[in-house]
Amino acid sequence: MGQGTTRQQIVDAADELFYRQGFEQTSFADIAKVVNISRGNFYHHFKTKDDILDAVIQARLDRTQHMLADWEQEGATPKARIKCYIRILLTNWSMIKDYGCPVGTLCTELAKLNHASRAEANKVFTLFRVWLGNQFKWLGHAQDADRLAMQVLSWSQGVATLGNAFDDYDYVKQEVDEMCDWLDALPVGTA
Amino acid sequence: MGQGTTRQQIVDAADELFYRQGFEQTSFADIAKVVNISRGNFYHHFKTKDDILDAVIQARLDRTQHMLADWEQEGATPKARIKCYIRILLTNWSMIKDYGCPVGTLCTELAKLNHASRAEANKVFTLFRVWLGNQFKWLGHAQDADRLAMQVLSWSQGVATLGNAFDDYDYVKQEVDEMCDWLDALPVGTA
DNA sequence: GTCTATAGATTGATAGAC
DNA sequence: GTCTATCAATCTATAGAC
Repeated sequence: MGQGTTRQQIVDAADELFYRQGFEQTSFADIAKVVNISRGNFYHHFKTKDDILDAVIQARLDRTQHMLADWEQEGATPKARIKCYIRILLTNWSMIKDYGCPVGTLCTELAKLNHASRAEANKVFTLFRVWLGNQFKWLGHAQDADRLAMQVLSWSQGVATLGNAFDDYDYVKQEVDEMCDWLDALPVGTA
Repeated sequence: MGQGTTRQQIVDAADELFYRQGFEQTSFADIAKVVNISRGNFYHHFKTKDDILDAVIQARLDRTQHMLADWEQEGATPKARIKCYIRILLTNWSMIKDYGCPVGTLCTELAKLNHASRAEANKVFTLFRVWLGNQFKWLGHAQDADRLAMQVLSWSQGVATLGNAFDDYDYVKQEVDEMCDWLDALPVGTA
């Protein structure tokens, strides 16, 4: 039941539960049940629940950076790499349909709570934004790079939200195809 | 402090608090403080907290229908009416920047909770979807009406989510302009 | 229709034994 | 490093006086 140090198991369990149930809705009892420790044992590893949240956000930042680095290797061209991002809507569909986008939903929840870690959670968005922007720069869209990055980000956010609400895989598939078509049609400049 | 019957005051206060804090994060004590009644008095008007949620959703459905009917009068052409929808991103920006889109964020929260009223909350999305679809039909896009409606819906959802996360009014304004340009460029068929 | 009082459960967090 | 026991606060909900 779980691997790594107890601390790591707590972070892993919290990571998934915060995604599936939301941060506030996840109690120490919920996490303790997964990790199979007592509630009191938490406080040897973390001072407060907010500290667990910070550790979860850090884990997500690290994981995202590794994923972006992988895509950097995986895709031969900037367009191929951007499609790696677009495709996560399909790759993670089984989770998205029930729990939405893990990045967007946490940012939204922390915004409503006006939580101190809101800015830290937003950094996951920034990682994608900067990475996508770099791809568009390499495509020769130095001027519009950030605008195009935000366009891809918001497109996928909107599709995730509506795909989740209407539980409609066909719609998501269709939008992913349309995003890829839009990307293919995007002119490739010369710096 | 507030108007209408006590029941109506409860619904109004809950409506706003559910939006600003989320449904689960809002307690009877929070609502009672706004309406200025005791916690015990709630149960004369509602059996459970879920019943308050249902009343709030109904109120939002009613309000949305009235707003759509107003836009029907306000806009001379289908394109002008669709722009009424697009513009709410700017009209409600002061709220969206802090609390996100009231429709999308409730649907997302209820999805995570797997709440019984999830389908009912989604109907607000459906109201916009059908109304937008009708506008596109009247524009001569009978074949693509629903797809175009979903495109406008998801576009605005994405912009609301990212505008909220990055707290960036200029970005939202720019996207609204771009949505209007896209709409203006859309060919007007002849049924 | 509104109140006080309270039940019963759960929450985040602490203290101290082992 | 993990446990049990416990605290104080809060939660939804109920009972019953006025």
